[in-house]
Amino acid sequence: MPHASATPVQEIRAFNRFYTNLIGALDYSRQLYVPYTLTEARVLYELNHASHLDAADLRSELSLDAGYLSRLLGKLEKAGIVERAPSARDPRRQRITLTARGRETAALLDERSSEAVGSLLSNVPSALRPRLADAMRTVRGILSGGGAAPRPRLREPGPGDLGWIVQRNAALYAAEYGFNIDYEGLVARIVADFAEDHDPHLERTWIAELDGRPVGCVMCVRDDAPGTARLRLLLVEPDARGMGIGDQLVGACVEFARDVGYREMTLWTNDILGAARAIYLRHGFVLVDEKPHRSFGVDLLGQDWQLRLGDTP
Amino acid sequence: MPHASATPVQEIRAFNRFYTNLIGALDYSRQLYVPYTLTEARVLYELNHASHLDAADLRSELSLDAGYLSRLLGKLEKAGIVERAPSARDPRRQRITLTARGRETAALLDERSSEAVGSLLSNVPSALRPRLADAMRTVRGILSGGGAAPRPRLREPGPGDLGWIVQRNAALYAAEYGFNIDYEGLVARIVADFAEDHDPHLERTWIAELDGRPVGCVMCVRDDAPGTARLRLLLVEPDARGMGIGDQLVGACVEFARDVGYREMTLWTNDILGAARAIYLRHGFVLVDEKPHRSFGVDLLGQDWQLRLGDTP
DNA sequence: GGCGTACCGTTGACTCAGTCAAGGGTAATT
DNA sequence: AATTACCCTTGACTGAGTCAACGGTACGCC
Repeated sequence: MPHASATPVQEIRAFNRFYTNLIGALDYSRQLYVPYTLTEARVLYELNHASHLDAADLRSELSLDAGYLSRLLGKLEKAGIVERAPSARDPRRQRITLTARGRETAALLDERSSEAVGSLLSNVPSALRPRLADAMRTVRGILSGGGAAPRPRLREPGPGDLGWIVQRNAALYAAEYGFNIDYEGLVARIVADFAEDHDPHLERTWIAELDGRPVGCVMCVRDDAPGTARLRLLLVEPDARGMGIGDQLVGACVEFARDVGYREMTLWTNDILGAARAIYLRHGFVLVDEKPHRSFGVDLLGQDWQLRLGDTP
Repeated sequence: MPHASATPVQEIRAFNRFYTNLIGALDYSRQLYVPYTLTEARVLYELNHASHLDAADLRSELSLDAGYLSRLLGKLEKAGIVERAPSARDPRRQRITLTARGRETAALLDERSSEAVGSLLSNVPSALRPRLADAMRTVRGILSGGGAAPRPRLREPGPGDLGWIVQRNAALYAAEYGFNIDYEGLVARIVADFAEDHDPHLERTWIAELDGRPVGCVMCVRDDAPGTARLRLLLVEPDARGMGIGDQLVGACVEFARDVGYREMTLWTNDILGAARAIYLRHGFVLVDEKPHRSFGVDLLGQDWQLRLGDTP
């Protein structure tokens, strides 16, 4: 039912409406919290997953009114679910602990909630469940501000990653520069050559991964000229740029080439790829040749770059 | 911050907690609805996006208490925001219409809400916004039960789709049957050949699309034998199986081959691909040869299938 | 035609989650 | 020592939402 064309704002608002309805239905239809209230359940959840907190923590965490929380805790205490004691460090504060009975009820509520979600999930074909969980993780990750800038890491390609290289190269350069299907063919050919026959000691591909998602790649293969390595297919996803991933990839590539004994590294690129040029420069490549050509349906200025590997051992 | 390892149920619950907090903060911090209530705002929204509804519709749509809604509408009527009139078709029902003034206030609330979402979004790097919207659409689409089973449609590949074919073939067959990188190379080679040089009148590729996402593919190319077409790379995503997409793809392929004058169609597959075999059988292919081989790191039983295209004109 | 059932909206009575403001106590800052 | 700021509590209140009873009309069935 959701339409494909919408601005992010519209999409988010539609999602909000949808989700308020859903949560309402989920909470209400089954009596999820009886004999407690939603807020009490939230408090119990927090307590159960942090063993002991100060009342002030609860207040700020769940953004509750101080008076409301005070009364609420009083009620829970009378029911034998929590215990209140002045904090050791600051007598103004109050340390809240779940009693054994409190942990029981928290577990009960937990289970009920899991059940409700489970029955919601039972209407979802099991093949779609991983996609659902994945999408939710994405939303949460993005909206909670990515939390502490995850580090990208490099790894060797797994099944499908070479295909990913083809897909992203083709899609991005088509979108950004209007490259046609010839480019996709070229990349597929390079990747096929690599997959079918490469010397793992002298040729290698790296995938840059961020949050478990591939966001970049580079390949190092033998060049026709003896003692020379060729860097190919450097790519970083637009939404992962500016994090030094390109540098990391080229760095790994150059280091590898030097380690395994290449004396020189070469690469071919086009002048329109400005960000890439900056990276090559930073790693010591020098422009040795430049000539115009028409490829992939557009007019381009091709460039050959070189890096001597012996110089800085 | 979200962890990668969690069951769908855990993931959904975490998401629910997260999103209730978020919505709470969003609604409350800015005074989104004053001088109306959340429920009134929801009612106004519904009315504004459907021009006129019966009260009963509102009740079921937003799952409101009848008495509550009645009073609520009374208040809105007194404020000159809605008009109530008995429905023409059924005097029991009540038709609710927004007045001009009502449309104004609805627009105002709308704008405020958009603003709030916009300011939320301003904390999200713009490169991530499309991904966010996308993930939300996915969640909504999956949870709302796909609403009226969207029809898959076939189209020609766009930029990146050939790469997608490589990626999914490699990833799926690696996961399901343990195929190694040789298979990815083979697919990349096939795709490269197609991209670099194919006769659009005699060779074609189809992508099956569902909800704007590619979920399947097939390719028709010329075979070495004269007058013969070869079907290759048939694939349907696991979560889109059982919807007849494979049939649709093979059907398109066969029809195309027949239309452009091939007299025969052939294909090579392996016996472990049971679902595919059923599809080929349904389209009239017959098994003409079978021989064991070792490829892609596993022992397989290869099969040649054929279909005469002249028979059923 | 008439009866029972079911849905429509209205109204009264109520509950109870959540808010606001005032106040007493201690910590931190000066 | 005084000011400020935070902690919790308590009283008083609001108002969103619920429940039950009721009069009215449609619809199915004999």
